[in-house]
Amino acid sequence: MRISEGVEWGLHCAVLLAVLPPDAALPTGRLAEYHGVPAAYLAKHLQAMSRAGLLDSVPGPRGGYRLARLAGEISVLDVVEAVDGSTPAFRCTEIRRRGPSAVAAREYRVPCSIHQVMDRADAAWRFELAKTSIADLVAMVAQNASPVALRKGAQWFQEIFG
Amino acid sequence: MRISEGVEWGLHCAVLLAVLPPDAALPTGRLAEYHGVPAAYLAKHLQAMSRAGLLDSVPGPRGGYRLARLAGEISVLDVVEAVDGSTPAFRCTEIRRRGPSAVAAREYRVPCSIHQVMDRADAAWRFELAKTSIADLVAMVAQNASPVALRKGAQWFQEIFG
DNA sequence: GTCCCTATACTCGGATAGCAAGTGTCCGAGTATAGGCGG
DNA sequence: CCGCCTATACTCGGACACTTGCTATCCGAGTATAGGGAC
Repeated sequence: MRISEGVEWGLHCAVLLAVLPPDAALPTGRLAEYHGVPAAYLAKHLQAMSRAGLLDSVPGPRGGYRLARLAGEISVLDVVEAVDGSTPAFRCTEIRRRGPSAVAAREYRVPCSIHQVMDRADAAWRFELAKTSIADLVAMVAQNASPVALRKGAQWFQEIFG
Repeated sequence: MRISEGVEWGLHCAVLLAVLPPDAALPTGRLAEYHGVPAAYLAKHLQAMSRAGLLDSVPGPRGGYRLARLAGEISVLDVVEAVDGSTPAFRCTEIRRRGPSAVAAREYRVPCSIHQVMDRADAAWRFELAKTSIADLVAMVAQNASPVALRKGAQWFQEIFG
């Protein structure tokens, strides 16, 4: 099992967009430059987040992406599902219905026991991710990150927006 | 994100092996026949479970696999990690250390905030899976499954072990 | 000086190759069994 | 009749192709801007 690398990028971008000046936008190239990742590929994930309604896209010069909602109204789970898809990690293929112990379809009223357990774990995972918002992440970064790094980030913003 | 299909097979096999007569073993071919899956590929996953110490393999005629521990002492998580690997689903590539806001390595004392959140969710997922044992699954199946299917399963056993 | 128009340059968006990992399969090494042989 | 030996057949174990999906990249459609010209 493995989570797409784009999820990490999407979350970092969301955090950066959350501290943007109001009504400002940041294009793909800038976001890629800040995070040191290939712009062409990052674009793919930003488009996915835009399609999911997490980001608003602004075309033309001075355009780019910005958060579509308040940072407190976007959960980590939202980003994960936008980039990585929302299909559950475990998919029951109903193998209990095959082989010598198979019976008529109407006999299978309750879901497969294994399916139930996996779904419960999946729900716990999603619940944890839904608890944290992008605003929470911003607060965590502000508290945990090195002051030097924060100042360098602020300086980078200054150079762009003047 | 996606869990290997072999995990489902491994869990179903573990449940079947849990209701085996003591000191009996079931070969790959029989397990594949019962679940209606290709034997050659199932073998791969059974080997992984054997390597992980969950199954004991018995070579030669009348050989096969059997549980290496009591069914109550094997968790669903054990099987998942044996088949699918135990590396966390999310892997932080430390992109915060790249780009214009990068600072000296010693400045990064605490883990990346995003990494923390993802790890917390991963732990919740693993915790849920660790709570349930193969014995629990057996109990769930015994209670939920159709009586007809259970009888057909018992009959299948009868034909093999006489 | 002000307004309008046009050309420009920059943005997103989707369609297109490359690669790693999961999926599926095969054959060889090793062993308990069953049958035959000798005592 | 009993014990031993040998050949057999069945098992696991790891090495070898194939397919799906993630990774990476490019070029085209659309738009706000900036500059120039007319009034």
